[in-house]
Amino acid sequence: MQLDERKTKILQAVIRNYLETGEPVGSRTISKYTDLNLSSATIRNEMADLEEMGYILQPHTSAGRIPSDKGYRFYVDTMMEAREREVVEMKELLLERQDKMEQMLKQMAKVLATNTQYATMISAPQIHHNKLKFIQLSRVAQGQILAVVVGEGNVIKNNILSVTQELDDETLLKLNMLLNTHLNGLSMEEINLGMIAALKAKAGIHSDIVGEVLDAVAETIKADEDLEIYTSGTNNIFRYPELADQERASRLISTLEEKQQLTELVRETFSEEEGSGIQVYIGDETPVSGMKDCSVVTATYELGEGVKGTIGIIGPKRMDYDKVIGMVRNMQSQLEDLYRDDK
Amino acid sequence: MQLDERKTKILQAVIRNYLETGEPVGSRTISKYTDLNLSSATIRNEMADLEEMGYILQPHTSAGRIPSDKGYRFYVDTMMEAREREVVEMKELLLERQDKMEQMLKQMAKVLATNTQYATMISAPQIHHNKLKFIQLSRVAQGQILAVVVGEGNVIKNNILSVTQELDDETLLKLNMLLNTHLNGLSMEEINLGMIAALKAKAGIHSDIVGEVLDAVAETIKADEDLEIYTSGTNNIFRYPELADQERASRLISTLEEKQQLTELVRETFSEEEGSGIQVYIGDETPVSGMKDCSVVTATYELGEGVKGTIGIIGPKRMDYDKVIGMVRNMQSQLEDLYRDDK
DNA sequence: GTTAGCACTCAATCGCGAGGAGTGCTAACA
DNA sequence: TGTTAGCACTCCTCGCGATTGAGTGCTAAC
Repeated sequence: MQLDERKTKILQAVIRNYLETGEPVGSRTISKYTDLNLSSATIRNEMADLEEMGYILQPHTSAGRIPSDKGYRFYVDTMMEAREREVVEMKELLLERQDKMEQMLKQMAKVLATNTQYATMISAPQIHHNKLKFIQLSRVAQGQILAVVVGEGNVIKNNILSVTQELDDETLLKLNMLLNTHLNGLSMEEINLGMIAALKAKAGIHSDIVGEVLDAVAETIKADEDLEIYTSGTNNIFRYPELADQERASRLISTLEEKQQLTELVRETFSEEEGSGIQVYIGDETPVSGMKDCSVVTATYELGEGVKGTIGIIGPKRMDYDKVIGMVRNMQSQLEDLYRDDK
Repeated sequence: MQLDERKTKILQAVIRNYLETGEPVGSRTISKYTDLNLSSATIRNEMADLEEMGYILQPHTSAGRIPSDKGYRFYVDTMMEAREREVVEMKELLLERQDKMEQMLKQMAKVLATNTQYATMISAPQIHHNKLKFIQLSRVAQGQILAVVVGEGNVIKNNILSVTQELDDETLLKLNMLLNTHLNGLSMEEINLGMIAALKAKAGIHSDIVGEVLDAVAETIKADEDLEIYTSGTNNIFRYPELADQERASRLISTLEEKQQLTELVRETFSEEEGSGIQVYIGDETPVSGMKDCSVVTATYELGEGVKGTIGIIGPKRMDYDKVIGMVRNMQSQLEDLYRDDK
């Protein structure tokens, strides 16, 4: 059987209605709700077909129909077109941005959460494939060296390392020059063993310091592996009865708290290469088990090559996909514009 | 009426029993539970007294008694003695500590949460009254200067500032020396207008740069005003039915998510100067409205003068105060020891 | 092909009564 | 005078059956 135009309309009506109310929707409702001018009986026939085709389902025999995952998927696919709205408020909020990327991301998560009424997450740009821009060693105290590493996109990492051997200012200066001239513009992966050996050789008697510094650099980078993720609007899940029962809510909240699990989600979105960078996971499709009962909309934003992060919105399956996709796309371009202006 | 020894024993028995079960406790239970060898009738008389005195209350006429806030308060006060336990696991977890304060604090929050089964929060040390230890300016790109500010306790802050005027290496070096020689060891408050004017004068033609840098320093410090707070174990609240209903849970979770509100809690604990630095807020006593139905145990840890943070545990009123206070005290001394060793 | 009508299904809701935990009070006892 | 056994009473909890009502599938008529 094929989805003719009428079936499509009815399906959309069912889904849209369910999105609004969260209740199973019956044939009578559709009959009045749409402009099809069909009686409830006709709708019933069509709905029986749609159910057979797997787009909708009944929680129990004498209830209305609710969309199945397949139904949601259809809805999302047929609706994945551009949308421009709610730009204003965001622009405004972005104007009072801080230079601190972190603060800004937190604020973005919040804006998204209050606007969508869903839970949101946003990951800080990953430095992983990032290029080194600048390294600076300074002595802050006896035996303590401060190492500052700056990457493409001004991602800054600090590290304090203890050294056994005292360094005078001149040596420190030389080391700084050595490190910068040799490492600048390299990505983390390009700093391999041969490189390290060469550097150590050039450092002469301070080779062990170089070793320590490079370790610190590596550690600095690695510390970023379990990347920063900010969440907001967690409590929004209580707005949706189908997620708010104790068991589900508890699971979801701990999932959102465990950044480890969200990392999984971020990785997944990175791996899926697609035009717009927007992904929609419905129910079981999501890579994170704690979100089986939800839908997740993610977008990848890219600030420079290899420097990218993820925006995610987590809500009930009956989320307002249309709006959410619009918002997420918006946020994505905001972030990218912001970076370009900054540059 | 006075709390004689027998009443005290009965009150403690009631509270302890309620802590375990979460159910109102009746006279019969107490009669068997304690070693007082009194019949349930006698206990009933005593319980009636205790209720009249406000230590316990009945949810409804034919139910057992549960502790009132006053009852909890009494219990906590009579029990506020040292306790040493669960040191082992923490020690172990602390061994694999990172230099990154942030990572460590997050981990601590987690350890506390899994150990206590309550929600936990921990605030990063406040830099507010902190002394400057080191300032470093470096040029990272055309027109971009990286300012790194290190405070007592190795609290590091970065800031990238755009400058209109190009600086050569020598000038930068001079500026660095100037800033460090004049500002080191000063607290944020001590850098006043006169100071700034003097510095600008000495910087000569680069006075505007100095201005920008000091602005950046100020901003850097101010960004820390809404201080970092890490939470963990939020979903633990679902373990306690009296907190797990939708309304309460939602409120609590958003309170825990809104760091702003937790900041309030931190400030409160700072203002209450007390010997051990441990505070117990029961029910309405807490300064954060979202936690009216909970009890909150907080401890202040101090790493250096003016550099202090807060550990907090949020749970039901029937929390195991004994254990929690032990844990918190423990964590407090761990943190302080850790810092001393590090120094 | 569409629709009206009807019998049927089944979750949700309500009312009600039994059960039971716990109390307060009284009277008897040591 | 303090303690205790006994009893009537309260009131929450739980389970059960009846009721309700939304929604369906099917059939027959248009």
